[in-house]
Amino acid sequence: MDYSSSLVDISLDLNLNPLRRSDDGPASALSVKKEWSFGVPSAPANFMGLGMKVSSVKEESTATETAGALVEELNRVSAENKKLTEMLTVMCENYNALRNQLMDYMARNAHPAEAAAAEQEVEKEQSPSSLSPASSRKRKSDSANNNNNDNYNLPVAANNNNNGNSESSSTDEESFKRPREEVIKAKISRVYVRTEPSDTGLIVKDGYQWRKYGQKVTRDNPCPRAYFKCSFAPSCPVKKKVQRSVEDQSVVVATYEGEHNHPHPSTPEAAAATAASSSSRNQAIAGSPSLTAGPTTMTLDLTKSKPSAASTSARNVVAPSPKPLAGAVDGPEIQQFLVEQMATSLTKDPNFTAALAAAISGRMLQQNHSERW
DNA sequence: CGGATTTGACCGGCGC
DNA sequence: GCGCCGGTCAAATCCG
Repeated sequence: MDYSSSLVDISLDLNLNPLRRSDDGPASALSVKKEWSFGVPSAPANFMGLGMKVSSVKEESTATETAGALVEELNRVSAENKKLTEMLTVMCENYNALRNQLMDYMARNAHPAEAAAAEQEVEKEQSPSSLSPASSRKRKSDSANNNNNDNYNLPVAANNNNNGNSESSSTDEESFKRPREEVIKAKISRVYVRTEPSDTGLIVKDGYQWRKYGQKVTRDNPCPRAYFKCSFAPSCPVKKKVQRSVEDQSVVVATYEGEHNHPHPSTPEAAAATAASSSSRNQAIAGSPSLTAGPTTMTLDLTKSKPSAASTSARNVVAPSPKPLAGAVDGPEIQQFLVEQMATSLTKDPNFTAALAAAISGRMLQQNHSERW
């Protein structure tokens, strides 16, 4: 399966840089549209000129009207593109979470000894040589903290090691320490997001709510690294680090550690849970700009055909909950079915296919561009 | 006024 | 043992 490629570069590269236009890549109608819409900094002037040319025999007021409409259209399409970028970001994170879970389950089902090896493979793929040594370094207090909190995190470990009971004896803790650390490592994923050059912030919209708890300038990168915890903390242990890439500062690298143990905030279940929990949190979630559009259309529909998969509702995919999924995935054919269902659901979604096409076209253009250098 | 963010201090691992 | 460095804490500050 190609699902082993865990370092997912989801930078849409929707041609933020108008210079790439000069490349004569295979431009579909879609990619042309996206290119057109993302020449944000220079486009308005260009379109003004275009409008004037077209209406050279008409009155000047008509020309400005045309230009105004074009600019308006430009803004609209730009907003649409931004939305698609957010959607893909959210989906990629969900995909990562689900893939990790599936791999864990498969590895453990195959052979306990092979499980660790498989996880180390994942880690190897997810931690290219560019990853600074410090990011893989684990502090003693961290692992201790994770051991203490594993009743709400690390579904695989909870399933296989101690049935989710974190209050086991100290000897249990000792015996499970090593595999757990490997699981923790395997939950690290990195996401690359291309931002507008003018955007200097360190915000990666993935649909979840994050609370910033620190910022640091690291040695190998002049850009500061921001540290975030999931706003559902301490019940949700997920952290993320966001830092601009050294090579291309328009690219933001988000490193996620751990898995969310709650539904994605955009899902109805999460919304209901949130509404029941606290009003302040409600406010924060309602304020998230990416919640209204993407995830609702990106929800995987796994409830349709097979009864065995019916228990694996879409919410389990969006925010994996170990027990129902583990119960549903009973064999290779079921796993195959799940994969097929995921693919079908994704390809049926016009928004996803449009975003994917734009991303691919952008990536191809960039590759052509880099090959010429 | 309460929650989110900022930022300097602090902690612990690692290399010398 | 010491200094460096990444990561975290928590008081101060900001903001809606």
